Amino acid sequence: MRIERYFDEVAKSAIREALGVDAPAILKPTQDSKHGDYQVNGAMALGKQRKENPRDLATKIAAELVKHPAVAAADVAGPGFVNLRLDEAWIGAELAKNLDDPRDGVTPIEKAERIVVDYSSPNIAKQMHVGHLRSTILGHALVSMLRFVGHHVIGDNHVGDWGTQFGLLIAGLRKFRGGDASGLDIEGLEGIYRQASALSKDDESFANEARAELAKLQSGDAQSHALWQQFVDITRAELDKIYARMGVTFEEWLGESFYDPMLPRVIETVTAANIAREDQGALCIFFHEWAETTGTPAPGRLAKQKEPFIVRKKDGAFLYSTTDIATVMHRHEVLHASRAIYVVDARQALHFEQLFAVAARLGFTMRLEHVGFGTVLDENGKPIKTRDGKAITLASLLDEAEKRALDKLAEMDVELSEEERVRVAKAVGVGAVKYADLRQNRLSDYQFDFDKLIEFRGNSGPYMQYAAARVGSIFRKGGIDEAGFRVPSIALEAPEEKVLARTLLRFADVVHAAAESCQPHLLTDHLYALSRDFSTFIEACQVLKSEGATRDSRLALCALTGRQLRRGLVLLGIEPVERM
RNA sequence: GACCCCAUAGCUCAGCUGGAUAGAGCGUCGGCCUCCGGAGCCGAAGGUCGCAGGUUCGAAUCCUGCUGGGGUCGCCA
Repeated sequence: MRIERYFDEVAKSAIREALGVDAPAILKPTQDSKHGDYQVNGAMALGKQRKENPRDLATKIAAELVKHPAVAAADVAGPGFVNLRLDEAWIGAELAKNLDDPRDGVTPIEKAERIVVDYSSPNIAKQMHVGHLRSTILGHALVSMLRFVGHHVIGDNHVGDWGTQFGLLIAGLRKFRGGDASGLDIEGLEGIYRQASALSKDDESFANEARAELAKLQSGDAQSHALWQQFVDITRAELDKIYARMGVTFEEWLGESFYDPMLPRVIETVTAANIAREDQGALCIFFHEWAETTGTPAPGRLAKQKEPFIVRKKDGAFLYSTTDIATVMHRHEVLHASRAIYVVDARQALHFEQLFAVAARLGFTMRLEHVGFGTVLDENGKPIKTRDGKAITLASLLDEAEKRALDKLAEMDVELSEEERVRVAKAVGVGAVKYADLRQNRLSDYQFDFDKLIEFRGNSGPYMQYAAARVGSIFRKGGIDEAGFRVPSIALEAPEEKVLARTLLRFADVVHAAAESCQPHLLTDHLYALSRDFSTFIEACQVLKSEGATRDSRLALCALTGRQLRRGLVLLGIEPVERM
């Protein structure tokens, strides 16, 4: 059950009973446990509104609240806070229910939406690099969280498989390899692109060849298309390897090329809607003129935006703006999505504001969200690069993470076979990279530091995996079936038990909040609090050596902790391990 | 030039639609291995929340201005 949401309702009806009005309860978890578990702050706002003493109102609300069986105490404090303390037996019973719940207490959302999550989006003929890291990790975590809370989610890899680079690639392939792509791998493709790109800068005839090749490809020439297909296949093979290592999957791979046939229609639609006009040969949408053409000003800051949103270049070619409009059309009309989430670098915020404004104007009534994220920086706060200034490939980054995890595991004296150790090292290494990214507010730039990442202490992926493994270890040691463990209720006696229980109680609220706000760090925060509270608990309270109801209750707390940790890790795209 | 984002402990970062004494990790200092996994636990020190105003019962949070840093803005994506 979503406890916070539930008590917010409880408090709201208490206000209605006590004061005869419908007013927001403003219920929040208290920051300090000496103020109880939750505080109801609505009385203060109400007091001002009705010009009455907020403490008097709070007293009436408290008198009503205390009648609820889950509420052990409701006290008025300060200027008009109502502090709620939950009943221990109620908490214990509520948690015990979750032991038998395959969803770990996370009730599904009432109104499921059809959501497209657009993430990762690598380019053809290029290796994935750190620039793709956050989109891939975040996007995948969002997909699993949104799906778990009950939405119908379509993960879509909007691959960069169309555009000017293919003219260069095909021309380059002809020039340097006689048009033969056999035996090429991704690095070979990158090499050709680099050479071709360099050559085109000072060889005008070659640049013309490249343009001609692009024109041929885009006009549907069969031979060009076959070459293009080979580039796509070579890249795809490489991408599949990386995604397999990262445990990332997609429902759709609708790249830019997929939308190419729709582009003329985009132009027609935009023109028909009377929001575009030609300027200097290009077809442009000017937002600062919107009031004149549409009757209403452009939303937000766009009203002042003098630079155009260009949908067709002066040479007649289309741009990513055009493709992106087509993408919205397809998601709306064919995929029937009511919502689309773009997991893309925050620097593209303006582009998405423009795109969304256009989409709304064209009548695509779906919720469009840009879930932006900051740049990956090195230890010195500069955008991360290799020594020679190139982008670090994702493959090399994962190699390093796994290697460091393996070294670390070798130091520990956990009985693992060689084979197991390698497998665990992969889960721990990749998990560390993912967790380090997800634990941070996605909008801040993210300082990537291998030494910290692999430290494996504190708020890190490995620590979470470690805590989960310890839970399993307790059940193994006691010869108890963890998955099948059930108790009718949980008795909370020791202070460490009470603290842990309250953290466990928050899970459903946290998962929903993280999913709805697209902020996985809310979930990592919870997992970290949970593993800390768990460590404190097992340090203070003997589990296996205790007896009777106490032992059962403690085992139940362990089982719940294990489930939330594993569930949380899986939702984040991190693989839990049995031993490490 | 316009617009956007950021500024919180030595470092890296949380701080939800305004709520009580601003929180973590790392680092520092001091404790805890006859005890279910020490990748751990307990405790301590450490902050004029960039600056100045304003809004109000109450501001790190909202508004305005300023300073400092980053970013974006016609034919790349």
